[in-house]
Amino acid sequence: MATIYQVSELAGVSLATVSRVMNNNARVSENTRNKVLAAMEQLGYRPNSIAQSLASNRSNSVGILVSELHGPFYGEMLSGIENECRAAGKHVIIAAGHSEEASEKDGIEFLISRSCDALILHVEAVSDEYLIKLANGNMPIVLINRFIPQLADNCISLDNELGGYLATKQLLQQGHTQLAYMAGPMWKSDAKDRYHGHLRAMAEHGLSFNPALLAEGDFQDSSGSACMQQLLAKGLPFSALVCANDEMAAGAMEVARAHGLNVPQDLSIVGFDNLILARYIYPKLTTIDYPIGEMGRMAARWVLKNIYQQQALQLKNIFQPVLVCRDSASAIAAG
Amino acid sequence: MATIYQVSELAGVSLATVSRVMNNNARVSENTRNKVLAAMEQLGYRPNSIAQSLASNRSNSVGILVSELHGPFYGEMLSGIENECRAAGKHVIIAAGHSEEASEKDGIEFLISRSCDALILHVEAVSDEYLIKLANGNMPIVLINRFIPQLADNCISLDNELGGYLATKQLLQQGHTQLAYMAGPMWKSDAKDRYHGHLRAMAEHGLSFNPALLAEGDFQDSSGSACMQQLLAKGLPFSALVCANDEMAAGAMEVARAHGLNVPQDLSIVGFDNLILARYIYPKLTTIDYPIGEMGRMAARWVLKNIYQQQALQLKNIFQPVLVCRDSASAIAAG
DNA sequence: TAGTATGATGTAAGCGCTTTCATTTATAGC
DNA sequence: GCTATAAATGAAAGCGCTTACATCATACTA
Repeated sequence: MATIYQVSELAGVSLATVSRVMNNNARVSENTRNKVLAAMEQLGYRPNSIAQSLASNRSNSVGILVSELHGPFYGEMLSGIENECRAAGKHVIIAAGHSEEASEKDGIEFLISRSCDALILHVEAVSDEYLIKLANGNMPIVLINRFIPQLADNCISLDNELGGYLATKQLLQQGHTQLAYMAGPMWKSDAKDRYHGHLRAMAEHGLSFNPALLAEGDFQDSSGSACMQQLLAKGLPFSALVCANDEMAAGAMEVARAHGLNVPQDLSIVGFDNLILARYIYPKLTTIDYPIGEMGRMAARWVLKNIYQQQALQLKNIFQPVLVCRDSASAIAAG
Repeated sequence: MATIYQVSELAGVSLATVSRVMNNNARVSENTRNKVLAAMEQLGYRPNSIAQSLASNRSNSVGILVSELHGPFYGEMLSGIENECRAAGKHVIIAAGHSEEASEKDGIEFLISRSCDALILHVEAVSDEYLIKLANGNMPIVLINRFIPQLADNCISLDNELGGYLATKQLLQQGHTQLAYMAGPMWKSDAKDRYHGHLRAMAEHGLSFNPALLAEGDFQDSSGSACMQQLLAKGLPFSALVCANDEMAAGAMEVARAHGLNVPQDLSIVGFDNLILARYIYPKLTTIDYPIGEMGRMAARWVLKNIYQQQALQLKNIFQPVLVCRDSASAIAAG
């Protein structure tokens, strides 16, 4: 691989000049610039990004921590981030945190040791305090799907409360009055917020929430099935079910079907996230759209603007979810 | 951030010694080692990986090119790779190729300029010649889901032909004799191989393949729907359908249902890939398992063994697909 | 015409490590 | 106690860049 040395020699200029035309950050005469460009071309020169990083103290890489690399959710997010970063010539280094505190911290340490210029984090297990401390260090971070008041500017989040509200509201407007709620793990803020949204909608319609119709799962489809079993076992009537995410909704739907319940005739179900699978399950799932790809993109823009000085970019911190109507929820039967 | 210099000063030894204990690659006395370790601890020292890379000419990073970051398939693969690499202290740099030649080449260039120690590629549009040339340069590459005879050692692939064979065989054993085939884009080698497997199974059962019952899609679910429309429009009878992937199978199933066909009573369907969605669609899809996560893991091991000298690892180049029986295919009705 | 900006280019000092080679210190053999 | 040998450590030269700072033309100004 050719080095800057050979380029400078071939072009008959100094190292510094070659560096200048590469970064075009200082005035170089048209003539010289062309000589250098020609030499680069001729040698097939590619700057060594490692050396650039060491010398400039910027690695041009952004670290990303997601809970999992597989699964329907994070792919969209990564895709959004990568697209935006790549277009700006930055690259992404990825680690998985597996929703466990130790693993998340470990991943963050790993990314830091890799000299990332900034971190985009989707973390769940780590505490607010830890993140605040991290943000006060000299590693810039942006948080996806998490809102911490002290770090408001660094958070790209969804109004989960509104989502829970909208999901519930839809069913209420369709005439349902007996609703069950299948929550995510309540230690996760998104699960909690969605639940609160549900409660608000219920209250708004003058309905009191029956705690017996609440089940708490872990966002996996298997727990959706398990929770549905529990709910049915109680023998309490309900004509609609709000699930805190699509996967649990899918699990619940399966159990409902096994119990001879038709969806949506006997039971309306609404999910949350609008994963790909929402379009594949039968009947197609009515759900709340989570624009995670767009949010990833926005997190990348945050970094481009705040770290790489692309001032022109517009930022947006809080996203509003919208309802996506499909086939799994319908008006309550007239009789 | 503390540097190696400060550590050496605090420990009262030279730079070189500190470097030695970090890499523990040369004999350092127990005593000295402890002093150095203590100094590191005290300073919270973390080696600067950029500087390490520049000095050692190894970046400890492996570049990965996938077609897309989102979608159900690549996530599994990335997850497998990341897991394996991370455990070995290597990191992954990811780029997307979007199944287009220019974009794939661009991504490869990008990864090379990032000084990766090796590349793991899932490329579709780029030619064999290009890859052979690339492999003959000094960037080690490993190919996933692609077999090129001259690069056999660098290929981690699935026996797609066998998969196509198994899918078809299952239906034949269930008594079906009139089978339709929905292929992927024939310029992709996996699509072609699966199709060949289908033909082999048919021939083995003494059945001739009716070209009118072949439709070529593009691996997307929308094209699965479109192809199904075409097939049904011909008015030719068939009791079973082999789809070259799960997404097309899902699209086809939907159209079948819209036409009043019950799956599997009226029409048996088998897919290929065993994506997550195969478990979610209704009825659950009988399909061929594509162990893409495992293959990603293997590609990572290839790199660890060949590039990072972890000699102990066992490698495997060709994976055998297996049939996963679910509910979408059943024995042909007795009548 | 000397004096002074101003733009273009060169010089050289790092960035924080690894690694070769030289040097010092310990161990053993006699 | 003295040499031969091995083990531990240090000195210093890079790795390929960036970036003050210095230098040198050139073009204006008065």
